[in-house]
Order: sequence, then structure tokens, then C-alpha cells
Amino acid sequence: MNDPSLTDGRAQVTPLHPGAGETLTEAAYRSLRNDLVRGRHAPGERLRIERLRRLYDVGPTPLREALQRLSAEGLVRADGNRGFTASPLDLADFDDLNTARSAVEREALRLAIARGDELWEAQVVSAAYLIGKADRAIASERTVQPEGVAQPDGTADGLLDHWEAANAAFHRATVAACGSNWLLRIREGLHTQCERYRRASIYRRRGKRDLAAEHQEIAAAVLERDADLACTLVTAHFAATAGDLALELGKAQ
Amino acid sequence: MNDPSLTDGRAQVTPLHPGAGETLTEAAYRSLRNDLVRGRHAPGERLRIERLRRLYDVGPTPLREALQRLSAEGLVRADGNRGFTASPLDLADFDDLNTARSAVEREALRLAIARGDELWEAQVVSAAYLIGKADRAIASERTVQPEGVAQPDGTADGLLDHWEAANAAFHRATVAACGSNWLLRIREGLHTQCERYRRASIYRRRGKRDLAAEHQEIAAAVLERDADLACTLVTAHFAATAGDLALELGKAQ
DNA sequence: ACAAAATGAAACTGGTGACATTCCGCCACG
DNA sequence: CGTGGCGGAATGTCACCAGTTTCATTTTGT
Repeated sequence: MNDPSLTDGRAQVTPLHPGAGETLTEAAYRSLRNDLVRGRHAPGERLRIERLRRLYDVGPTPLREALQRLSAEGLVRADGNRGFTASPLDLADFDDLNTARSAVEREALRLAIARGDELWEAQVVSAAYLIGKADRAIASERTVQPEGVAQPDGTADGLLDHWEAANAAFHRATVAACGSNWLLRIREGLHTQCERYRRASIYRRRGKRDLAAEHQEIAAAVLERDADLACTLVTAHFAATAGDLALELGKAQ
Repeated sequence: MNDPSLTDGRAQVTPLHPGAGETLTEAAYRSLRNDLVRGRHAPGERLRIERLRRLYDVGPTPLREALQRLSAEGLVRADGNRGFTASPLDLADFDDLNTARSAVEREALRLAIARGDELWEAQVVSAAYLIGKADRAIASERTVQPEGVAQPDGTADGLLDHWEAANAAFHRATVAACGSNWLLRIREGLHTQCERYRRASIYRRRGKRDLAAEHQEIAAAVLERDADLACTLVTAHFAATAGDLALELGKAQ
């Protein structure tokens, strides 16, 4: 069924492996989203069914359904009779995205701080510990490498993946106790969008910031139940990343 | 092609009429969403492809794709290998939904009040005028009808549709100038969800409230650029509706 | 002769229908 | 009470068709 000699060296994509009792549509959705967030499908690139069919080794039906779901989320655009396109990265859209994300995150954070219990606190502590390690790992890895190298692709990608996962987990933990599944769901979608923008940049900013310190400050404010401070810090945290990326994207354009 | 004698008197659904250069998938999406919001597919009801195929007179492919999109929005649930289901109405979920909606609406409102220009103001005035008329129409229609009648279906449905449209347009107008498409998009989705809950109730609450007054107060606060007041009013406005519906749904359960 | 518009063909998307396969739930049977 | 088919539905593939877009070519006007 699967011809291993046919892996087609050029385009690396996440292979489908549908877990038990999982639909091919769901698997295709996950793989596609993964690859879109990582930029394996370039922003603006047309996503032709026939090509995707070969890349992911599925029929057109699960692909089309997955793409429809992704278009509802905003990662893909479905235009009239012209098929699907990976959503382009746009500076104005990014700004917009950040105000929305900040707003939702703040609200969720306030609610979580108001409602969270001990278990929630413990999970924040745990996530803070992990993101702290990831922050330092990234920072030290950077000092080892010469200035402007910033591996173009593939080399230390695992580290970046790990940091992104830890970062997502940390921020998710802080708001987990907010009590509104809708807020959490929306927040998750906005986070994914932001991650896509983040990964598209070269992460040159790292030198200028002490991410570990920022994260620990946020964690401290959360654990002290200082909602105002936590919101201020998170807003600044997001805005700093946004500013750096905007700078980079702005230059590129 | 279309057999008019086959309209199948029982289940009334929105017929598909794909506008020029529009995909059948999009048309199916619109019709399905419309019918889901109006409760023409009962909450929790299984949405079997074969049945929908006959109801809407389309092939299975556009239907499945439309349902995938709707499941991303939360109007439909797609469970494993058991097909699609109209999302159930749940009291806890409704509460959750309202906190999320209030939060997003407040944020958008603040931004709009900060950024809106004259044209925006004018459109708020216009929308306020229209919702005012709709509010009074509903109120007067209610006094004409005897107490507990509340037409079960089909009779004065047009009035209700008109009110819902005007209500949506009014609240949309107040936040239109917020400048964040993401916020607007999220807000729209949450509004749709709430409308579904609203329409599921019998609208008995109307007697107890002066909706026209509430809407005009909100409009006034917005036009005076009093963000704090506007947010307070809108939050109360939503909470009142939510409370009434929760009461009704609670009784039903 | 050259640029712009019109034409035509190829490619692709969107959609249908039939069929294979897999999975779930149920019922009968041990 | 467990278990093993069994029917039906959902998922997915394939082949095929219709309508659009797109691109290259041809035609036309100056």
C-alpha cells in the first residue's frame, strides 16, 4: 500500500497516521494544520488537491473536508471556483490578530485567577517550570551559534518545536481554570494563528529579550492572584513578540 | 430536475439557491446553518446524509463539506464514525457561551468607541432606529395576542425573523468600528450561537422587559462615547436575556 | 508591425453516482 | 452474562461529467 521509495524528497509533510477509531478526515486535518502552522505550505500557496493527494497519500474526499474545516478556522482560504490557498501572512492582519488574542487572553486570565483552585495553581507551577527550561535552552543554544546564523531550516528544529509546545502549554495552563470552554476554544485558535506568524519569522529577537524572566513574572503574578498585574504583563509579553515580528515582516515586505 | 410535487410537506428547510459563481458547498452551508439556528433540525438530532440529501436536493459531497465547516463553528458535532449531530442545547454551555460573548463584545465595543468616526456614529443611529421599531412591533404584537399563546410555529415567524435581523444589525453596528476583523468574526460566531438558544425559547420574557429602552440606552451611551457605561449596559442586556432563557430552559429540563 | 482584445483549448475545480470497506450497535445464541 | 455474527450506516475510493478558470494563440484595429 505505502511505497516507501516514493517519499518524494522535496516536500516534507506530516504523514497521516489515523489513531484508532479516527477518521481519515481528522487525520488529514491534523497533518494539514500542522504543516500550515510550520510553514511547510508557504503562505499564499495554492493547495491543489491532486498534489496534496500524492503528498499525504489520501483520497480527495478527506482532503477537501479537512480543507473546509481549516478554512472555517482561517488557516486556509477557499475561493470560489479556484480551489484552496494557504492563508497569506499579512502585517495588518497580524496586528488585528494580536489585539483579538490579547483581549481574549486577558479575559480568560481574569476568570481563571478568580476561579482557579489549588490543582490549577500546581499545574501553572509545573508548566512554568517547563517553559523556564525551554526558554533557557533556546537562549543558550543561541549564544553557542554565531550571530546571524539562525539555522535556515531543519537543523535544530526540534528545539523550536519543543519551545513552542512548552510555550503553548504554559499559557494554556494559566487560563485553564477560566471555566469557559468557548473562551478556551477561541483562545486556542488565536494562539495557533499567532504561532504561524511566529514560526514564519527567524526568531532573531531572542537576543533582546529575557523570555524566561517574562514567563516567570507572569507565573508569579498569576499565583499571587494579581489579575491586573498578570493582564498587564501578558499584554506586554504578547505586544513585544508582536512588535518584533512586525519589524521583521515589515522589513521583508 | 426539481420535482415540485416532492417537496415533502413535513420537514421545511431552506432550499439551496447558489448565487452566481457560488459553490454548492457554500449554499449548503448557508442553508444548513440557517435551519440549525432556527431549530429546524432539533438539537441533538442526527443529521444523516441520505436524509439531508433528499431534503436539500444535493449530493453527499457538498453536504459533508458544509457539515465539516459547521462542526468547526460548533453548530454541528462530528463524532467519530457515527456521523453528524445537531449540537445539543445545554444550560451550562449556554452560560459559558454568554461569558465568552460578553467579554468579546465588551472589548470590541471599547475599541469601536475609541476608534469610530462620524460615519460609524451615523450607522449606529440608523441601526438603533430600526431595532427600536422592531422592538415596539414585537411588544405591541405581544399585547394583541392572549397570554400564553406564543405561536408554536410558522404563524408570525416573519416578525421574529425581522427582529432577530434588526437586533443582530444593531449590535453589529455598535462594534463595527473596532478595527479588528478577528474580533468581529469571533463575535459573529458567538452571536449566532446565542441566537440559536434564543430562538429555542418561547420568548415569553418579552413582557417583563423594555427591550426598546435597553437598546436606546446602549445606543446613547455609545454615541456619547461612554465606554464604561456602554459595556455595563451591554453586559446587563446580555445577562438579562441569558437569565430569562436559562430560567426557561431550566424548567424544560 | 505591434499592442490589445477576442477566441479556443487545456487544466482544474466542483459535483455526482456507484461501489468497497470499515465501524458501530444490536440481537440472538451459547 | 458474555460473545459472535449481522445489518446498516458512515467513510472513502474511483470513474466520470459539467462548468470555470487560465493561458496561449489568433485575430483585429490603429
